[in-house]
This record gives sequence, C-alpha cells and structure tokens, in this order.
Amino acid sequence: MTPDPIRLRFAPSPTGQLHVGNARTALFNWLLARGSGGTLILRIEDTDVERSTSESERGILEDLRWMGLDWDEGVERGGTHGPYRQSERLHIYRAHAVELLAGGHAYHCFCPARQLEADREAALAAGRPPKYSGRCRLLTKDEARHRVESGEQAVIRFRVPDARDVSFDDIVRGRVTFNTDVIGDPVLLRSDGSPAYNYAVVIDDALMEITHVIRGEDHISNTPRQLLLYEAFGWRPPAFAHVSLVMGPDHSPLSKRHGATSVAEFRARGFLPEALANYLALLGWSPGDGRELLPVGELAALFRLEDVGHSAGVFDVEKLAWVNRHYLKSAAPERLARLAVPYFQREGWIADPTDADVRFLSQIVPVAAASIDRVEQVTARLAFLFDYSASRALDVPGIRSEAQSSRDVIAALADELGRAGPLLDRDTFRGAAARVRERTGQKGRALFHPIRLALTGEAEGLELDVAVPAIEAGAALQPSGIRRVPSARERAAEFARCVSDLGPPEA
RNA sequence: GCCGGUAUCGUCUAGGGGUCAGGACACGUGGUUCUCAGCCACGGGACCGGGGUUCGAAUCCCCGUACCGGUACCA
Repeated sequence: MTPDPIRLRFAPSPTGQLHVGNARTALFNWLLARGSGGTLILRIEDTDVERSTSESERGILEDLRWMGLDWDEGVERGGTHGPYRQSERLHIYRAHAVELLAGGHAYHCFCPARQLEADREAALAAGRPPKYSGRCRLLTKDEARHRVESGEQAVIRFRVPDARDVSFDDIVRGRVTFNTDVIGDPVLLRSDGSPAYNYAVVIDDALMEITHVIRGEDHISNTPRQLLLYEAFGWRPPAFAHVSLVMGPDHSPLSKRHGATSVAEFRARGFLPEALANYLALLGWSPGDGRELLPVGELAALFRLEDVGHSAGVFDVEKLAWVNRHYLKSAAPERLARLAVPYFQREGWIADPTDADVRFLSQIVPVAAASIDRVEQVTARLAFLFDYSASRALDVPGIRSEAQSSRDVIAALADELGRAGPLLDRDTFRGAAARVRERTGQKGRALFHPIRLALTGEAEGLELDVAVPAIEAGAALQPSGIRRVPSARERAAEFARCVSDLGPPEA
C-alpha cells in the first residue's frame, strides 16, 4: 500500500519583495514536493489589505519562477481547491466562522482597540502575559446579537480552552508543547469581516488538503492556536515542520542594513538562479555526504525534513559567491553573454547588440566570467575592451612610471604592430611579442607587462593570450551595436605617443 | 516579564559515551602565470558555562547563560 501523495504549500504575503529567508522556505517545500512526487500549492495570503499589492505578488511569482521553483496548483495555475488568493475566499472564512459561533467555539468581542491596548500595557506592567482578558467571553448570544444588529463594531474571537496542554510533533524539532493558559483568545474575523492570519491559514490548509506545513520558525507559537482550531472543526491537522530563520552576519535577522536581502536584489547583482537555490538549500540542511555543489533537481532526491538543522543560519554572501562562481564557469556561453548585456548597457558600451555582437560577447564574456563572483562584475573585467584610453591609463602613477621605464618595449610594440596585421589569435600575438623581445632583449614580466599596459590600459586583467585576440575581434566588428573597440595597432600607437610626450622618467 | 525554540572552527555543516572531532566557505603561506582573479598544495582555527551520571562526556541528564521567535483587529 503506497501512502497518499503529500500536499505542500508555500503561502507568501504580497507585501514586498521575496526575502531570501522565504525563498528558502519555498525551496524546502519545493524540494520535498519534487523529491516525493507530491503536489506543491502556491497560495497568496493577502488579507492585510493595507500592505498587500499586486506588484508585490507579481514580483514574488517572478522571483520564484526565476529560481526555478514551479507549482502544481495555485495562483496563475488554477486547480481544484481554489480560489488561491485569500482575498477571494472571504465568503469561505465567514461561513466557517458562523459554524464556530454556533458551536460555541467563538464569540463576538466588542472591546474597543484602546481598551485592548490599555489592558495589554497593564498586564505587561504587572508582569502578567499580555493576552486578551476575555472580557466579552461571558456575553450571552442574545446580547451579542443585539449589539451586532444595532451596528456595533465587533470582531469574532476563538474561545481557547482553559488550562490544557497542546502538543505536536514537529518534524524538524520533535515534540513541542504549549499550555493554553498563555494563549489569548485570537481574533478570527476582524471588524471589517476580513480573516486574521491564524484563522485563514487553518481554513485554507484544511480545505486545500495540505498534509505538511513547512514554514518559518516564527510561526511555531502560532501552531497551538491553529491546532485548537482544527480540533474545534473536527479536522485532522497536517504535519508541521518549522525551519529556522535566516540571520545576518551579526546574528540578527537578515535585514536591509546587511545588504541585499531579496531574491530580486541578488538577481540584479548577477547571481545565477541555480547558484542562489543551491546555496539556500545548504543553509540549514546538508545531504550529509559532504557534497555541496548540486543542482536543485538532485537535491530534491536527497532532501529530508528530518535532516534539516535546528538552529538559525547566518547568510554568508562569500559562500554564495563561491557557489555562484561554480555555476558561472559551467554556464552556456551565449547565456552568459545575454546576461551580461544589461550591465554593458548600463555603462553605455552597448546599445542594441547585433547577432555578430552576441557572437563576439559569447567568446569573451565566458572567459571573464571564470574569474568573477557575479555577472555584475563583468564590466570591470572587460572595461579594457570598450573603455580604453592611453592618457587616462598613464594618469595612474604606477602605470606611468612602469611605462616610462619600459619605453623601449612600448616603442618597439607600436612599431611592430604598425606593420603587422591584426593579432587575431594567440599564436599571432605571441609571434608579435617574440619580435618585440628580439628587438629589445626584454622578456618575461619586463616584456609582457608593458605590453599589457599599452594594449589594455590596465595593470591587471585577463591573460593577454585571450585579451589581445578579443581586442582585435572587437575592433573588427562591422555594423555593430557596440561602442567602437580600438585595435591593438591603434592602442599601441596611441600609448607610445603618450609615453613619449611624457618624456624620460624623473630620476 | 511570560511561553517556546536553539547552541560543534569567524560562517555553513558532518559526527556523536573512547575519533588525530571530518568537510566546505573565508583566512594565512607557498606554487603556477606577464598581472589580478582562478587553480593546486600546505597551514592555523570549534564541541557556550557549571554541575551530575560514567572507568571515560563534546556526545546522556539537570541548572545557568546567550541568541532567536511569539506574546496584534501583521503575516
């Protein structure tokens, strides 16, 4: 007998960008669903009308898809358990509240907000738990009905049973127990008729037949309230798994002041989706055999909730960068080229790339990508192509002094390239360099470094064997959407002229 | 305050009554290369504290501490 397939859900609130902590929760749900042949549902928890926006919802969905996470039922996908937006389920919450009211599990509460606030402060001051006093619990149904009918504002509260333990076996943490004495009667329906979180989740998870709730640890103390609700309805609760939260380097919750926190920001900085997903899976979980660089598809087969760590994890951008480098090195050339285009555009180096431009970029961007952390950094690595200036290079003291003491190499290079054809491949470049060596007697660093300075305008960068042919290929680009790339010959001539204008080095 | 959770190198983790406490990122040193990055090799670096149980505790138990979460008509 095979067990029923599991049903999981990810239920974000569309109140901002998708945070990496939530992305990790989504990923864990996805890994388990895909690894077990289960169903993943995407539900939108937009009952907070003030803060929910449809742009946020769109952004979150986009970020999820970008990371490679898909879902089987839910928003923009449909399914038999919809609607999947809480704002479209209000009638369902009302109907079930009526049922709870009838069964005596819930009651109307007319306490004004200021009263509640005062109670709360008094309780805190007296060292008591600041839970709802229960003032309206004793109201008779008739009295409550009259007051409601007379137009008085009311919320519907759940009647939490007194002095009982509520326990559950959390899949990641083990048995967790709360006593109901510390739980105030939670609001089910607000005075405007909209459902509160703890109520809506229960109705939705139950009606959507969710079998496993994987969510952040911040929800662990909501769980007993929700369990009580399941009990009142006579429903069987799902299994719960609370995963720890993601922290910043200072061990406080990851926030803006730590830098990027949302999936969209990491994407904008040029992290690859497969790298972010791989890294996030490793934060709080490990396959156990020491392997770390595994695509999510493989991780899914290995993932077990029981193996998820109990403690909060610090988000380590350095390690993410390492994972990203790995995927950068194996990414398809044309994909990298296209990913890099927006960054070039931002620099004003490219307008609209032609097919030839993309072919050119597909040659050189992957080389640059092998030595950077994120696609964003490709511009610094390839600035020598599009942003060459001999005079600007020679403004840098270190470059100027080295160039001045290497005038022989620079002059010989300019002369040599003036008579040679373009250095379109490694061997042609090496041949030219060999002739400069013969003419000057310089070799090794004393030969190549000045050549680097003259041809790239930079003291460091890609190896010349690929940089120089790339310069020539860029210079040969015919009708192009790329800013003109000066050839090696032009560069050498310009650089030599600038150096000779400088005169001899100061003693 | 009260309730709940958590605790192995700086970070992510493996392990778990007797181990040289293993790996990865980061860091340091050396090598490779015209340079930076990379890559390779080597190296330093941890069981929160105190009690208890035990021949033996990082591992089991208790207490404490620290941190995180909750204590909402936010989710």
